[in-house]
Amino acid sequence: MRSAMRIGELSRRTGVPARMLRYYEEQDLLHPERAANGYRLYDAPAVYRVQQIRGLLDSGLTTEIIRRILPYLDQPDEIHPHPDCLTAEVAALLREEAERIQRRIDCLSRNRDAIHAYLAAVQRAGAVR
Amino acid sequence: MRSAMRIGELSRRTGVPARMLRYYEEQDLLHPERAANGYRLYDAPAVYRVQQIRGLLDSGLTTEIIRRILPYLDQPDEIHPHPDCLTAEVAALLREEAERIQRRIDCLSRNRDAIHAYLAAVQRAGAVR
DNA sequence: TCAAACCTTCACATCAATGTGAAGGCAATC
DNA sequence: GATTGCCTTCACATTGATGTGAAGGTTTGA
Repeated sequence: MRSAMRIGELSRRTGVPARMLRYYEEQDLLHPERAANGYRLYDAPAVYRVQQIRGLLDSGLTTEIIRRILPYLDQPDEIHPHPDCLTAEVAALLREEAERIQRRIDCLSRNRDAIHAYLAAVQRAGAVR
Repeated sequence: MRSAMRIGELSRRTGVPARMLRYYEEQDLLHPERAANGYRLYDAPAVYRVQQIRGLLDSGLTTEIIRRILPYLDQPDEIHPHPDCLTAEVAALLREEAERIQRRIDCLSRNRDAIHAYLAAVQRAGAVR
């Protein structure tokens, strides 16, 4: 097994304070191995996973929601964890969460557009100096 | 002047607790008139404005950022508040914020897609019961 | 005129995410 | 083998967004 890193390196690679990586673990978002001496050991995909978590947190999702949907977000659309154990309730929950996310996207898109429209209008007026 | 409402009605119309409407005012996001007796008086567009604020807060923006960009998000692309007073710094700030918003959108879109892909895969497998 | 429903300010509590520091063990290097 | 840097846990502080309640004035309608 190669490419295991400790918390410091993961922190450097992701820009996320080690303190937060421990917090995410406490929140059940990360599950690093442990070395014989108790040090946390992360595998390479953890980098991606942390970025994922950061992005979702920054986008206003709570750790609780992230914990719920994270298991279903693992890249490889191939290997799901037993899709047969997916109850109708979980499916409904995922659909609901996808909708909530969509609402956020719509809201942010509208505002991005408004900002761009404003900037364009100003520029057209040649008013920026 | 017609259609001024007090905080209770605005709260009912938006679903936002009165407590929060006062908080948004404290944060300089709302600026209601005051009646002779000190009651807050909101005009009709306040409903839209509050929804705007809620959406942005839910999407992970802070009141501080919202305060900064809100003035430039007022619907009518016509009547900007003196676009000539827009300094290059403010324009840069807006562009930056639009970019941050775009990053959030990208992140959320990816995850929405992942959820949908998962649901589709599960459904294809006929695994939901 | 009284009650109920509304409003005001002030203050303290909570919750999630994050910062920070102490006290101590482990690892590599000189 | 001592210094330096990284790691551990524990614990308390802070910040932003909220909840909640007290104490008191206002509006409305029976």
